Amino acid sequence: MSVERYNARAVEPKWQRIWDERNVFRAEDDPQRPKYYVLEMFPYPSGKIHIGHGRNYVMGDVVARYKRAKGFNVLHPMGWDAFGLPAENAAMERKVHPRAWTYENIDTMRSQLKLLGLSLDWDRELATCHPGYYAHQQQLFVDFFKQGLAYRKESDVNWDPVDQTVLANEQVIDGCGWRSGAPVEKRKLSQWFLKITAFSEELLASLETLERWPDKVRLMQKNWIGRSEGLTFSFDLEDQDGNLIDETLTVYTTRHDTIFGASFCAVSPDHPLAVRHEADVAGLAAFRKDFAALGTSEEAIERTEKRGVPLGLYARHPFIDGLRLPVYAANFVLMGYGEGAIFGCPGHDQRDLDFARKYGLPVIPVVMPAGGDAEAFQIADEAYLQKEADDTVLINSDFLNGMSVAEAKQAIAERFEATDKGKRTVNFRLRDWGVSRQRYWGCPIPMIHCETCGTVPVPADQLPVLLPDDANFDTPGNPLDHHPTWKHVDCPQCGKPALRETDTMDTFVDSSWYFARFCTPRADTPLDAKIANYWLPVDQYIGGIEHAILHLLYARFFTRAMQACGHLDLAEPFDGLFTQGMIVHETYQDDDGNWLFPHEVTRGDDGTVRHAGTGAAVSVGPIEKMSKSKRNVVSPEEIVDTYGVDAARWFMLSDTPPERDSEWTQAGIEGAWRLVQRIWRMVAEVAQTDAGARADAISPQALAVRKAAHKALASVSQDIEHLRFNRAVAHVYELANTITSALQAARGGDAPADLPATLREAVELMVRMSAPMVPHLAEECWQALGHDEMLAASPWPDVDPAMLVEDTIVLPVQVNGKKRDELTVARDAETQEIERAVLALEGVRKALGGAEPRRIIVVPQRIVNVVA
RNA sequence: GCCUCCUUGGCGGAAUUGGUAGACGCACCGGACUUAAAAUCCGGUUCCUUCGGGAGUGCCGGUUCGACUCCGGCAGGAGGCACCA
Repeated sequence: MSVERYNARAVEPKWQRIWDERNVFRAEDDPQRPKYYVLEMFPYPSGKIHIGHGRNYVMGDVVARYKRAKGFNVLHPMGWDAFGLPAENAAMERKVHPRAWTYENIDTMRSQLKLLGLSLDWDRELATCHPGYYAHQQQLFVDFFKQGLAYRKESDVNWDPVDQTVLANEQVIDGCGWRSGAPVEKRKLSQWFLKITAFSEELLASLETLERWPDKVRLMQKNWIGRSEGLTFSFDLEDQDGNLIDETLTVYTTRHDTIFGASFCAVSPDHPLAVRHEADVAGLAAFRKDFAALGTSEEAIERTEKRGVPLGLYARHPFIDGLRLPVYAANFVLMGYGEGAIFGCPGHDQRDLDFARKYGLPVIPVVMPAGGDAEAFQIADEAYLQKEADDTVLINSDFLNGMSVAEAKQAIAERFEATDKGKRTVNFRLRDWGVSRQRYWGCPIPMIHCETCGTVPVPADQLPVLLPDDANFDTPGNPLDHHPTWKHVDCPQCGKPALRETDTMDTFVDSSWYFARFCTPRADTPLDAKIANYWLPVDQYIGGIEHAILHLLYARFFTRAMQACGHLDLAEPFDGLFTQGMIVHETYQDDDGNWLFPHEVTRGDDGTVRHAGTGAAVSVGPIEKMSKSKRNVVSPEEIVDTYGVDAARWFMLSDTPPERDSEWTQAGIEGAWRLVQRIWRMVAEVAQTDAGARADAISPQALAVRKAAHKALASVSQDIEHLRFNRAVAHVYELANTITSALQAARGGDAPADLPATLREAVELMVRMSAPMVPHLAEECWQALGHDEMLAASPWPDVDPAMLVEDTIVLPVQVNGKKRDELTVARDAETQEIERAVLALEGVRKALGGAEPRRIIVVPQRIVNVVA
């Protein structure tokens, strides 16, 4: 029997057209139906996609198609994270307008995505750079401003003195601007902030409720928020001569138990005390200038030696009469955390120890391991950091002596609180979110600065604040600021000439609420609470681990902020989160070091890799994330042309667990293509065979096939529910293998009469359970099997639970933990019966060698272990 | 430096969460079909072995009738955070 090959090139566009025409993937806002919202992190339209970009969309698509079949009203939309710096760079380099560049990319990428056969509701498509989107973002910003969740303050920025622009931390390389190469300066600038810290406690606490998030992501967010419990208290200050002065020094500490080990105090160079005394302390001005030049990059901070300048002030120790602690301005104290001031306890903090050694300050140990000798306990080069209650004891600490660290903290806190000189406080590492960007291609911040009225939001009826088309990208700096007219407006309150805010928003703002906008993408308010409350939260969100902290935290914040403004009633936007791995590929370089595309090389039978055109030797480099720069990319067009998109989808889902990186290989895509052909052949064979009537009295062979089909269906369903696509794929293969063998038997002639009908049933189940993964193939097969309805709009088949249980089972039998035999028994066999039968087994008798068993452990339906 | 995770055949990986280690796929080897090749189908493939067996999930130890799975230590790798007081 010969079967025509499955022709993906013809079949796939056909079904895509049919799905499209019948609007099967359009999501209706129908609060009566149970909903399921599947979302993949929307792409930045950078140009073209490669096949590596497809993985998370395919995963989401499998879930969407499965949930649709399970009867859910599925929302599965797509959009574009379309503002951002690359568009502006393109404008500068190629003289194209950022808008033109962006929309052209969107068009390209949309048609590429459509090749993948995704079950998307394209009617809800949105782009964040479209005024229909960012108008509402501006409205949200104004709402936040009115709620006190958006505010302006001075803050440090990385300033590129050549390009006259603010740089993001990632744009600072070795302390220099990435474009200009000029040393970056730390500068104070008025910037807009969103008050994420208003929700620090909530954002931390409700991480616990996000049970369908990876632990790893929750932990990363927890560390990022960085809650710590400590004590804030004030020192009285005296001058050189011991006179009390009219200033106090407030510090924050988590180690108040070590107060008796304090030997100095330190403030940030930016601390008001240091600023105030800049003029009258020798060397302080120069020290502060050095500090400002340091930049904000991590390496700069890490490499820097701990240094300080004494301010000529002394803090009075709160519990030791007459003890004066010198106060320094020190470069390792951050103004942005706690009070910007600390007391230094060199015995129990490494930075303090380094500092004390450098400046010859006393090092007094006040905590030591429990049971140690207090006299002999010394601190050398390493501070003693242990603070677990059971292992430690306080020494050299007056009324704290003998206490554990926890007890001492308690005692100190109570003393301070009794006299109102200090109180227990909670601090967070999390800072407010600076959203100001001095760029053109972003959402304009809808604010107006008026000399009389101050900062005034743009009234709702004047939104959106549109970007001007005629910006100039040739001069450095912010094009909006340079624009001759754009920023000049009348104050909406007093009508006098005023200035528009020329900052645009961080693009992370755009992506902080798009998932909510998808519920009502054309509404004339940012959200429609009723509909948003129906669709949200997103039931399954899928994206890269690189967004584990910022994007996901900002979106969580935004949802709370939108809730506070009455736009929806929801605190957590993403019920389930999945972080998928990347697609990686070998890299190739020729002798001159030029990167080669995979399609430019061929691999010989001996494994050597050569240039496909010239035959020159090619060196194979490491397997890396697909990227344009290393050219290790495969285009979706070439794969779809050669193998069809179902083969590509199947391959992306096979083998590697979805959260891990997966290597794209020629052999892999060919293997997937073979499976597609194999299913098609099976379907063709079954479709051509007269199945005959379905027999009720089913033969053992047919029963085995039916059981295999239902077991596979049960497994595949569970695997898709849990996003274990690699296992779902394996279970389909397993069933395919069973069917292949049975087909062979059926061809033999002496097969039971009910086998063909059962085989047809099994093949149909196989097709249906594969449909979410290889949807075009499944539709074509389903039609070939004589069905009229579309699988894309058909319910998921039911598992027959009776097919999942076996009447007799095979128990492995161990002797002393080693498998020696097997026992076939009824599923519900009595333990005693099993024990007796086991001892009669030859493998067991041999292994025992005549010895008496001491014990027999029977784990029902699992295993038997005979202990001799 | 701190925190987290990972380590199973030639390769990707599976193992019902303490119960037959290696499902399924790739690659490779053999066979069938073919004049031949491709395609397809069938069989084999953890290692050692004196063919009886023995060893085996990074390494060392522990708990258990039984450990890839739990506990302690070590090694290697990946990721996150990083003067956060």
